[in-house]
Amino acid sequence: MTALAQPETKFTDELACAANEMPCARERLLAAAREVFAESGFRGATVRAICRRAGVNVAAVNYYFNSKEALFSAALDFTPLNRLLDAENSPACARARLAGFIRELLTHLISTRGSQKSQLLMHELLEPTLMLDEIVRDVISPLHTHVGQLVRAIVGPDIAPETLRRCVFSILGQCTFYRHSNEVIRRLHPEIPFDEEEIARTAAHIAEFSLAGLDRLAQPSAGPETRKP
Amino acid sequence: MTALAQPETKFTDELACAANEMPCARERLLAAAREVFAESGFRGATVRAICRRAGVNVAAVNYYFNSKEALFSAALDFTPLNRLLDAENSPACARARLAGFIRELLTHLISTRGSQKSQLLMHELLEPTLMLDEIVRDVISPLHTHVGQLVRAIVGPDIAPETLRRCVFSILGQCTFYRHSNEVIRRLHPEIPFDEEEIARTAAHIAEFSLAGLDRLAQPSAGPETRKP
DNA sequence: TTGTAACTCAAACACGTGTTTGATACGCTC
DNA sequence: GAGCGTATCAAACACGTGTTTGAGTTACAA
Repeated sequence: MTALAQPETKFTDELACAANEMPCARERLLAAAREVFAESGFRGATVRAICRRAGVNVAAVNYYFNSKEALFSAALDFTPLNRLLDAENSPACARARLAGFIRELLTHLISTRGSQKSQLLMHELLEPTLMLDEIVRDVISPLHTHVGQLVRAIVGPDIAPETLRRCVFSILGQCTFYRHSNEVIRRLHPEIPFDEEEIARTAAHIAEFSLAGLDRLAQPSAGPETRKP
Repeated sequence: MTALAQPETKFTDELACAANEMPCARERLLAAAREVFAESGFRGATVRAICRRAGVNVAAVNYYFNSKEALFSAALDFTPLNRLLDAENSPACARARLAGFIRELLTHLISTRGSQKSQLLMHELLEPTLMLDEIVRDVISPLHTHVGQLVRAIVGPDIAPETLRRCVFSILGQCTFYRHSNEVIRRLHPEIPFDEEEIARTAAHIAEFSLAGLDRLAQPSAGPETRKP
């Protein structure tokens, strides 16, 4: 009833809160929400689990955000992954830039830090909320566009749009496989360490594998369906 | 209390049930469970939703299966995807067999029929239950082994195990991308029809793209990192 | 007809969920 | 100190969950 007027007058300035030594309840709530939502998705996450991790009372969620859904929206910070995109100013050639992008993306997908976002994305892929549209628009779409530009720079401007799109999917699919099928890989090959060196080797393989595919598309040779050994 | 002794004496012979014109409650329950579990995963699925779709009372689940979890186990029929593997007797060469496999897998992943299993697998990848170990052992592992044999037949027996493994991941990753990122693709490219012809074209692209990668691995040329345009 | 077993059902149970409430403590101005 | 807004809390609320119960119905044999 009277809940609508509450949150506006409470803590509009987050800097005043962050100035304290220990983060205030609202900030701890946001941090905990990011963790729990990434682990369990929107439906699977419970406000009690979030509040327990934040060390606040259950009522704090509705006190600061009015609802679990509003907390979900407020907790997401889907700023574009600029670190993956700012290679445009890089002087390297397109082939090297693609290899670097693959390595950065793979690191982001596998590392425990960046995996928080991609973990949440996986939940959204299975049970989309309204948030998915925003994620696709602000994060995923720039990624696809960037890879598409790299592919076009490598194979030439005459590539058909469908072919370009499929090449982007092929490259991104190889990378995202290591996150989506992570539980499968760990069961099939428990010996893989997935440390920094393994990630680098894997990224190098994906880059080499993909550049070979792009090179074959670049040369207008005979169709592959009729190829015989 | 007395529930343990019940289900053994009830309906051990499913054929007697299937002989009727309309499937009995137990069979309808299993069919509905397969649908709802695939849509929502184990946690997201509710016994009331399953029973509503099956047209039976809520008590039927515990009457026939003792628990929601037992219904989950009974509903899963993860027989190996033999249709994807029986190409071993096929006389075609390894390259053509790989292309055929990719097309079959892609059809299975995208088609609404086969997607029931892969949809459930996606839920298991996010929130693994004990069922995932069984799925990996009986379904996923044979798939990886089969692709590994095809890759080895194409690039030769001298390929390093890590390289072989990464090639398998690259091929499967390109295919599974169309399922895992289905919601992203539909938002980025709503114009794609994904009918039979589109699937065939996509499969042909993945096969060509992958064969180019395998061919480059087969020829022990210079490393790709030092390549310049 | 009677008895027995399999089956079905509405209702209830115990518990977890998001949300609300009323009270209490803190920090501030007057 | 009085007054007031902010913040925190335990407790309760309404509802959805898996599960159980006890009565009712059906089918078939004695």
